[in-house]
Amino acid sequence: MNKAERTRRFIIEQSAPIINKKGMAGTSLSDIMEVTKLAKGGIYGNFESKDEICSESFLYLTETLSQQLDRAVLHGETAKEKFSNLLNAYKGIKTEGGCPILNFGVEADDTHPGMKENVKKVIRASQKRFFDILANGMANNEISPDLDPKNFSIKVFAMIEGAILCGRVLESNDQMRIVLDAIQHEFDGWLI
Amino acid sequence: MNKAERTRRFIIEQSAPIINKKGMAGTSLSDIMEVTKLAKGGIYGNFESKDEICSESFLYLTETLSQQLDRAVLHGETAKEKFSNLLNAYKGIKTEGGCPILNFGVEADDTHPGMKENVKKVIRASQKRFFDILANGMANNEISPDLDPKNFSIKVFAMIEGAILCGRVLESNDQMRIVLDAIQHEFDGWLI
DNA sequence: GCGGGAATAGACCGAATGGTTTATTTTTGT
DNA sequence: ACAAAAATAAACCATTCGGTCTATTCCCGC
Repeated sequence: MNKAERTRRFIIEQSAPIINKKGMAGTSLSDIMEVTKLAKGGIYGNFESKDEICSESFLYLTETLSQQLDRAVLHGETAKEKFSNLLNAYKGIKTEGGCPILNFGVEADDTHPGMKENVKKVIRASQKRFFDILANGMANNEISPDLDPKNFSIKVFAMIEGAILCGRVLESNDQMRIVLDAIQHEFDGWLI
Repeated sequence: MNKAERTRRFIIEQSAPIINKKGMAGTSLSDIMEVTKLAKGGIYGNFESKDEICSESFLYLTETLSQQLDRAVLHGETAKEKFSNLLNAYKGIKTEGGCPILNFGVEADDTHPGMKENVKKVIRASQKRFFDILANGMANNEISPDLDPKNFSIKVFAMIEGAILCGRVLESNDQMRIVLDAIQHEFDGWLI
């Protein structure tokens, strides 16, 4: 990793959390200059626009998160284990500023078509992570064939994102705990 | 309603949808001037800051929505009817720019403590709307006493908000339909 | 219909915005 | 060790930001 690549990465690592917190429109170049301790030239030598920094930040945040979640899944052997591990991983995650899917998705939906496509992919991938565990578990006769894995994945993902929103606004983890417990309970009901 | 009150209301009615779409930071005074066809003086003669316009817009949007939802509930006689009506109302709602709880909540959580308090109240009220139907239904022996109305309300609300997010980003109503059907089905299972 | 107060347009303000350029310093491959 | 290339700081740019102020216009009670 040469200097250029290292600096780019450094800028993203420093900027991503504040963009995630304050939003794309709410984060100014001077915010980024302050957090990186770099002058404007140092930033624009490595990125061609603030938009590019925002896109890269979103990618960085979601990749980091995906790795954590994927690792949790891999630690499980059976579908039951994988699903529980994934749920626990969601509980454990503490990204500064909350879920980037939520933050960037809400800001992008009406105004940033390119970013919206990025978020779209990450939502699909997140739902697929649940779906794959369920479909696999059904193929292995761990899970009842009566479960609709697609609909269940969608429900679970929606509930988690909604719980993240409520948790952030209400400043409490109670709602997330309640929601994750309910999901776990419903999942257990489908086990054979 | 005198001229001043009418103009204030007019400004809010026109501004609220674009603030809901583009966000508070993303909406500029010139956006508001353009949509109201008013000059800067005309706006600042009626509001003392952009922040005040944002707050009033949020209140206006959520009050409008609340009225729709409350009306749907009132049209039902039994808990079953009320709950179904409420769910259908959520399906029918087509606020320009999506759910203001989601939009303002996500933007406010790290940066606008006052607005966060507003959103907090609206979330609590939204969950209470579900809770009251359920608690009442249980008191009337329409719903099984084994249901936990608080947890169920929280789950339902989280699922709906998550589905709104997914629907907006994925540009499809499928996820909302799936989620609402699942909620309805689960609710039916608790009926006596 | 007229007089007075409220409401509005638009010029104006300083600060901050995203972005460019240039001169200087650091890295890098040899 | 050195020259070329890359990376950086900082001055600079036009534009836009939220907000103020004053002169005019509009509306309403009489």
